[in-house]
Amino acid sequence: MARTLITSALPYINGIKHLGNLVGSMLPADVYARFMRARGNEVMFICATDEHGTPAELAAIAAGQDVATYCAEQHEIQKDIYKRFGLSFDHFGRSSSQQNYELTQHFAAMLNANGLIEERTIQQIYSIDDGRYLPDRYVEGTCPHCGYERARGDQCENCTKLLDPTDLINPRSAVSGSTNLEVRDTRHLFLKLDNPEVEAKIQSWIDSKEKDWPVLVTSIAQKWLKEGLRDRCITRDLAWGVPVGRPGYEGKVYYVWFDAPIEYIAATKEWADAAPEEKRDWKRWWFEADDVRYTEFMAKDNIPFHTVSFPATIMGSGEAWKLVDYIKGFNWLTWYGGKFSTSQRRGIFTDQALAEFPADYWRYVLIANAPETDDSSFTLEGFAGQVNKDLADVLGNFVNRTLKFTQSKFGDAVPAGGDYGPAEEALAKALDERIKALTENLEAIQYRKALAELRAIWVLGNQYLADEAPWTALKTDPERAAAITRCAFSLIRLFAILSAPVIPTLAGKMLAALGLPENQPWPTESTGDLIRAIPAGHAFTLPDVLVAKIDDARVAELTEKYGGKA
RNA sequence: GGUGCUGUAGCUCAGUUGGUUAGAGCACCGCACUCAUAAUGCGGGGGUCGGUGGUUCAAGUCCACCCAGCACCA
Repeated sequence: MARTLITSALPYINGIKHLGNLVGSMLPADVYARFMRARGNEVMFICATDEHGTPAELAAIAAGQDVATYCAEQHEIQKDIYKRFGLSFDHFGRSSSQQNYELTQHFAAMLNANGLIEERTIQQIYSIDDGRYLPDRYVEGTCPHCGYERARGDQCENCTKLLDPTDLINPRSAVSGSTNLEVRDTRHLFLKLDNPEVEAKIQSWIDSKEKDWPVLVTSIAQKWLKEGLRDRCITRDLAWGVPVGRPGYEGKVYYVWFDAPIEYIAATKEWADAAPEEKRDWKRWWFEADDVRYTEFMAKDNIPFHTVSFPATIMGSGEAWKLVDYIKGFNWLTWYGGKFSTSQRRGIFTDQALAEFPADYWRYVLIANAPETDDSSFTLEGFAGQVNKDLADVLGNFVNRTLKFTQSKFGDAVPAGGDYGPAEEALAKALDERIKALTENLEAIQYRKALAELRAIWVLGNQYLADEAPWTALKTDPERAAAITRCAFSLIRLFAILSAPVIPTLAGKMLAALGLPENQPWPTESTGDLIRAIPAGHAFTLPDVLVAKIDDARVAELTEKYGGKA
């Protein structure tokens, strides 16, 4: 039994995420985790909230809370939403955990011991009234190039010129508006990436992945390498974070981008510590774990950190920590071709989505249109169309017609009598090919293709019923009608198993109608046996409508509510 | 300004290392069926593959330039 380690990029603590964040890492990671578990692999699926950094501190201030309380609350809110989306994390941790403090400090100590950390003095803007240092983007002022009065310290969004905070005319704090600012010298730690040895290591590692990782991932990594790595400042003048803990660094913490990926490991330790009586071994997933296959899921903005910075940390430790084996990167999901925008009320957030429709509707449509090769457009019309056609008409109605027909003609149990013939043989053969393709696409994490196969498999069920027409056979050959019905029941079970990674709740309902438990193993036996899985006499119940359709009026209402096109 | 990605039927997208009449789903039209959430099945119409110019016996598929959109970087 192979061991599979899966991590999803960590959602930032600051606010509820929208559908684009969900489909960019957590949801596809979940589909993969569920698939791998069904195949009998031992799976460790890890995610967490990314809690450190200035945005969290400022959001806490805006909410009138201290940052620790704010983060604790927001963590619970996000955790609950993901649970309701059916995300099957083995552990959903927090980057502010004690475990992460310890591991982050451990990695920093190892990097330091290996000569990869350097102290430097840099200049930072300090806001006397706010009592804090201000990162570049939190200093505002007038742009020296275009005169725009609300230019940020890192860039003027009016003329797009890049700036230094010291370039701004009449600089002020974006936090309080205070103009009582001064430039101070402050000491910081830098991770030495601009170093031939480190670069060569990363380069050859990326080169070795060139042929099997997605182009999106390797091209971004290669671009960074080509431009030459730069030393990165890994500490900040903030109170909220992992303390640097060396003399002269009181009140300083590690930069959020240094500690966040380490939380993948730390969250696994959190998982172990959560159940001491079970004596869980977190380290076997991460240390000297050559038999583990580790896959990371993330959107494209996270790729540089996972292909360069974090691997440099791992490699630089000189210890046998696990490096990623495969990175699945995603492009952006767009809202009618544009950006999701909170301020302009365009797009749907994860909590709103769940208030409107069951999680599986979103899971299906999002995965079927996952932005794998390019940015992908989400529209309410497309969403409703796919739910209605694929989930309601093709899958839901197949289950419904089979169960209703059987109940009205044969009663509450699967009928006996009759035999399978050429039609079932042909069906089994067609299923064989489709299941093989589906399995291969899921293994390769090619979701658009996988879902096209899944849908084609559902269609085979309807084709079979239309061709064999048990309602007609019933009049002349009731035994044959019984055999066709039995086969259809086995198809319901099979469809549920094959669909479960994507739509676990619907799959569970289908299995429940047949009195079967959830979490059935992925099929390995021949399809000939699969279509005989439900024997005569097997009891069943008729569930409510599996998938309710979304009518045009509802689409119009949602368009109004969430800001569709125009 | 630099770099990268993208531009294929009304819509959303597939198109292996260049090779028979360019594919799928939706939408549309027609037919069949009636077990079913008017659901399903079958068939059909529809594209000079962003533009121009090259390489080649042969290009959506390689090269150059141009146009458009998006992203990242300086």
